[in-house]
Amino acid sequence: MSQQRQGSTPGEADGVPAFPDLPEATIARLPEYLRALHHLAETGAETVSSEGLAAAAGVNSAKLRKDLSHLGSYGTRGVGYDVALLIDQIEYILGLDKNRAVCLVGVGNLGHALAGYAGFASRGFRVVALFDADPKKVGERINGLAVQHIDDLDRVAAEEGIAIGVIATPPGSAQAVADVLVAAGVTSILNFAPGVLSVPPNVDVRKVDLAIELQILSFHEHRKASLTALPGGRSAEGGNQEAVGS
Amino acid sequence: MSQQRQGSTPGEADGVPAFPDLPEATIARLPEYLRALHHLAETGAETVSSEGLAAAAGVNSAKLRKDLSHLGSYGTRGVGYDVALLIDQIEYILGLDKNRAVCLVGVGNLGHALAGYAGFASRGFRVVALFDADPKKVGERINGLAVQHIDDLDRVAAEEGIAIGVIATPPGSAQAVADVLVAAGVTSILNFAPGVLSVPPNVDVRKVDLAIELQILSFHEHRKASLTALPGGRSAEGGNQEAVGS
DNA sequence: CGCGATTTGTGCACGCCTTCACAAGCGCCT
DNA sequence: AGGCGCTTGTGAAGGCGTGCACAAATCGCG
Repeated sequence: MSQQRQGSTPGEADGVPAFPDLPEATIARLPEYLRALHHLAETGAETVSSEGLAAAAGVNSAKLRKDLSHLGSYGTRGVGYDVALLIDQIEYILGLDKNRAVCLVGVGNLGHALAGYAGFASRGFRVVALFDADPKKVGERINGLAVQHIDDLDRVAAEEGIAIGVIATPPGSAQAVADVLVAAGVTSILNFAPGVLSVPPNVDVRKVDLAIELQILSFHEHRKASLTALPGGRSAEGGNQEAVGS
Repeated sequence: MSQQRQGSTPGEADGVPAFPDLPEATIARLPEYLRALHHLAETGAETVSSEGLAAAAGVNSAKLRKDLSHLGSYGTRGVGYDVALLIDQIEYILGLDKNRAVCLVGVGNLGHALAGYAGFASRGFRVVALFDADPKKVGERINGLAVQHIDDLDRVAAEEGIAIGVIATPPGSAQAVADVLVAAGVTSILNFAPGVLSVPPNVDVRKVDLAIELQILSFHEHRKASLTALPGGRSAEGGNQEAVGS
């Protein structure tokens, strides 16, 4: 099974993708593996063991092997995984070979930062359009990109083939923006505004709430303080270093 | 400061905190409940049913009831939950009644935005110090707060009683910053830099990687595209609207 | 050519989380 | 006072994810 090292992009010949039914937990870890692999590739490594890659990604090696086994065996027993091959494989699975177009709505405090965030471009995403509802912001150039009015979103999204939208507006506007995005054909939304978005079932929403992350940390602070106040205060074995993704 | 536990707030009357051993999954949802409750309180509601609150928070009502049952029964059968009481209870559990001091390291693109993010202050966190390693940035005022050099972190953290740190530096500096934070007594870190941080076991780390969120969405885009290409193209039952905390 | 060292891939068991379904409790109305 | 409808709290079942432990596979070396 491992012999079929098809040099071409690890896809399928014809129209049958036979898309692997990956567990969500695995999907959430693939980007982390990918980052670690890129780092390894830069250092010149050609192969990695599951142990090595697991350490670089901050996970258990058994978990890593099981994750990778889900997307087809691309390792060699006794040797490890081919770094370049695995990168191609994961990037294909994640659909990063498409250089996906992303639009961002809401050029406020956070939106500004996101528009200039280098981490997007370096990992296969192009921010191709910025929108805002405030006429005073329309025309402003950020990182070489002009802010457009949200009324133009529908047209621009069609022109550029945008399928992913990022919402960085105040909470009150988020649902309205989501509706506009959905109407424009966007099927994946990354939402930075607090609150729950209501969208059709075929649209995926991921939410990042910065305050929630702090609140979770606050809980652990509270817990640790309670424990150390107690006589039997163990030094907090609780799971630290947990990634945030699902 | 004042890590002393006080049993006066909603907690039990006697001296034993008996800190509820909440499941991680529950903890991650409490902030969302809290936000929904605040919203309800603003609209004047005095009580909520589990059904209503669950809808507002975007979860299953059974899950919400079980979550709330873990922190002691504060509902009334046949009526629902007292909004104000529940807010107090959750804020106590999360330790938000302490108005926790937070410091932020790395005043770049993202750090700038985080320093000005209103959502922190409005939810019980005070950003009391900003740090950067770049001397050119030291002294710059953001939102009325002056950027200090990271060499002063140790002293300032002690003075202000900072237990939570936010890392918004480039990836290459993240580990070094984490070491400084830990040495200064910080026990909770929110890390926005890609990569794995290595910290002592008593320090909690949560990671937010914006690019990873997009990559996960990209996967679902890829999957949806593959499915629609298939004859039996189901209309994506996949879990949408999933919060990122988990 | 065979053997040992090494590493992957996976069967299995365990624990956590989710979800259903329902008994217990509460208030209101008659 | 009693009954009725509504809502919470929870026992139980099922599913998912994790981690262990080991068989299978591969390479290098004598």
